[in-house]
Amino acid sequence: MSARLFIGKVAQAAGLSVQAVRYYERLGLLPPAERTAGDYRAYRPEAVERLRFIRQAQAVGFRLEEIREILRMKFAGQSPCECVRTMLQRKLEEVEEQMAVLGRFRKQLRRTLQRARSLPRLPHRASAICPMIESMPTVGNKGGKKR
Amino acid sequence: MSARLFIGKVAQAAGLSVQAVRYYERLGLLPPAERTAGDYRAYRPEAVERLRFIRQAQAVGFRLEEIREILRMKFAGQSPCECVRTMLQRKLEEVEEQMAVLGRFRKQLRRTLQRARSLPRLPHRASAICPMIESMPTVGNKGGKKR
DNA sequence: CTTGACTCTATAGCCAGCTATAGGGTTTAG
DNA sequence: CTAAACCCTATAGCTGGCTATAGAGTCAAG
Repeated sequence: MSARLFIGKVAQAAGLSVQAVRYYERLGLLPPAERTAGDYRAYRPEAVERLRFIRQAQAVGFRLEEIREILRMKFAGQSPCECVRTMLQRKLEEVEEQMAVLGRFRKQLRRTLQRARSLPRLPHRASAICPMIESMPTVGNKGGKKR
Repeated sequence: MSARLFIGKVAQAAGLSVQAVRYYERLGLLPPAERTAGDYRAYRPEAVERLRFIRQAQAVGFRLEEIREILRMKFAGQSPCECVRTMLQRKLEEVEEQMAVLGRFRKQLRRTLQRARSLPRLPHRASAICPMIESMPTVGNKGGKKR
């Protein structure tokens, strides 16, 4: 009656690899699964929900550690929504900061390319390796970490 | 007469760590340095220029492997500028793609937070872990890799 | 000649989120 | 009962750009 699924099934149903599921368990994102006599993990169908939740949360920008926190709160008491809201707020700020950095970077790139077009053969200073790069001001991207 | 610098000095002058300089040498960003009798690396002052160039190129978004290519071209023949322009162009496209992804993500975050404000106690479906997250559509961020 | 600051190589570790492999054991349809 | 398909643990590796450590040797001032 209580249909149990082996790891391959839950992984497939959630769109993950088997190793990823085991990895999540190790990290504490999933409770340790029940086991068969032969030590196979036997999941209830709800596990798929949980894995999908993890995927979804990841897709909207949470790191696994943050997701673990959300899940821990959920199962340690009340709705994690209040805290999630705070996290989403913070995430929004991060995204805006990142966009600002990228915007400055884009501006520099455009300007540099523009200059390159108008001066196809920029005279080389003897010491220069590549004037195009050397003439680019450094954009503060230390708090943004592109790529 | 020919003032040589040990690695600590060039690193400091370029604003890098000693290990980073050795690392660049290993990767082929710097030619193998001359050595003293005691096997110390002995650099000409120009090495500092080169390290600064590497830093600058990094700061404008090139990866070390790309920088190595630029330097290789430089020393294998002519000006690498033409190729650099192509790379900058590609970099610009990457940045724009990333900004587009982030923009979509930001929109979703804002919408979700807005909904959370207007419905402070969104009723919990029994199966839901966090309705706020579960109600967020997945933003396609596979080709952007935030953070 | 001593001493302290510096350098050398080689190796391991960090971040995140996995993937890949080796060498075994289990389950289940036919 | 067999054989394919699945699963187990443990370990190593990947990405990129480093940092940290160990154990040994070198340089330069006094």
